[in-house]
Amino acid sequence: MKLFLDSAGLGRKVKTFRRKETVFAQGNRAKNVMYIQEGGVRLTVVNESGKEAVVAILGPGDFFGEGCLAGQSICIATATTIAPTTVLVIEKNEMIRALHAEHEFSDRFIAYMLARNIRVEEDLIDQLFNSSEKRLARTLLLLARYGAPGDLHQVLPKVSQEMLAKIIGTTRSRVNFFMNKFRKLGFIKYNGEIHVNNSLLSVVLHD
Amino acid sequence: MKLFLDSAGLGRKVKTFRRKETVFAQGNRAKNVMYIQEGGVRLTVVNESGKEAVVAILGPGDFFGEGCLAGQSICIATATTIAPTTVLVIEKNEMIRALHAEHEFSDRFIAYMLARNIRVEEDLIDQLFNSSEKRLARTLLLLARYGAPGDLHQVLPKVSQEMLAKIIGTTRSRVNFFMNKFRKLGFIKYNGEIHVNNSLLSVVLHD
DNA sequence: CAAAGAGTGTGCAATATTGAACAGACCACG
DNA sequence: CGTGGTCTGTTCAATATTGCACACTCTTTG
Repeated sequence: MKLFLDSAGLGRKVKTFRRKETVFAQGNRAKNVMYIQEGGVRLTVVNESGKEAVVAILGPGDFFGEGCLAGQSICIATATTIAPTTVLVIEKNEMIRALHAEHEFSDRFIAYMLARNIRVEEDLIDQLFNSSEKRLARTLLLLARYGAPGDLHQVLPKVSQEMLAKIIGTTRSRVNFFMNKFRKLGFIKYNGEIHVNNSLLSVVLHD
Repeated sequence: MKLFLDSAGLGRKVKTFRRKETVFAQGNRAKNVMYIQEGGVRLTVVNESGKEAVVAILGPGDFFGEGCLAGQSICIATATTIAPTTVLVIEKNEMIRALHAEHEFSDRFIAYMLARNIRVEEDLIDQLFNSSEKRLARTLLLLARYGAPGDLHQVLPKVSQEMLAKIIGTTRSRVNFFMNKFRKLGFIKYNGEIHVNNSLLSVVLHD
């Protein structure tokens, strides 16, 4: 990918962040598209009433902030790094130009958007269908694969129950309840790191 | 848009459907991208356990079935017309070629995907944050705008409570309960057609 | 070391939600 | 005209979920 970005003249503005830094905040003026080279980012949204939800967890090769291309003038989400991270900052008009002019680049971006769309739709379907128990199981499985060996994503599953609650859209109460249940059943283990056993799949698959 | 489609050599295969016909079904082999010229389509997914959910309601200018471009070989959803409908059928490889070769066309498609992504993310956020009462209110408001005068979408809000339940991901019980509540409060009226008053907004906005 | 902060385990009452049932209204159609 | 189908109004008990509270363990930090 770096090749395309460079040849498209986009490989210039790079920013680095430490863990837990804010790349942009909900309400900021939306001017740039970001591309993650290394590390990872969490997108969160807060309610009028202060409730917080995690919309996405992204890693190397993912774009974010692309909403500005569709005319969104203000960031709907807050982007926070979940590991030391380097991102490519692509100015909106630069991005539009590149998408129009560079075939390979726009092909890649379309592929990315399609994949991203599928993922968000899966998340939505998950919410529409499943109980919080199943959603937690699915999220754990996905996060486990995310940090899997052989995967480029080096983002470790350093996730608190609080954070899990915000990802699946429920309360810590509930998450704690199921985490203990899963542990008692031998589906997961944890002391600081969470170890997910494949048997957890049975929770997702069971009717 | 028709211009681009024609000049891209895509304006040839057209299919027409009556109301409540199936364009493609969940599990079918995914080979084509569809483009709605007239009418409307509802995308639904069914569970292993037979529960059904409405993932999207689309109108003129919308694409669907684009998942096959991202390598999905099988349709995840069922597409059903909700009005007399004409769609353009674009064979997958044709689509890929056109996206690569025709600048204007790929620009349009990217814009569409960005917009669609935002909408699905909004739906997801809605699910993560809000109670079924708020979700119902939001859905009613969106559907009302959908069939608004001056809008090209001519799809009338002929929606049963059952269907509303499948859109917001709850039971008819719940929908009925809130529909009556909204009616008593003067937010909506209905006998066969549903009339939505702007005051319904208060439900969505109130914390 | 002591204090503060973050994360977890637990319990519980107040609500929200499901799932199922049944009756009545309305419409299309033979 | 009657029949079947679809949709609504209404109930209710069984569950699921929230929202809080408090104690306990760590880790960090002054």
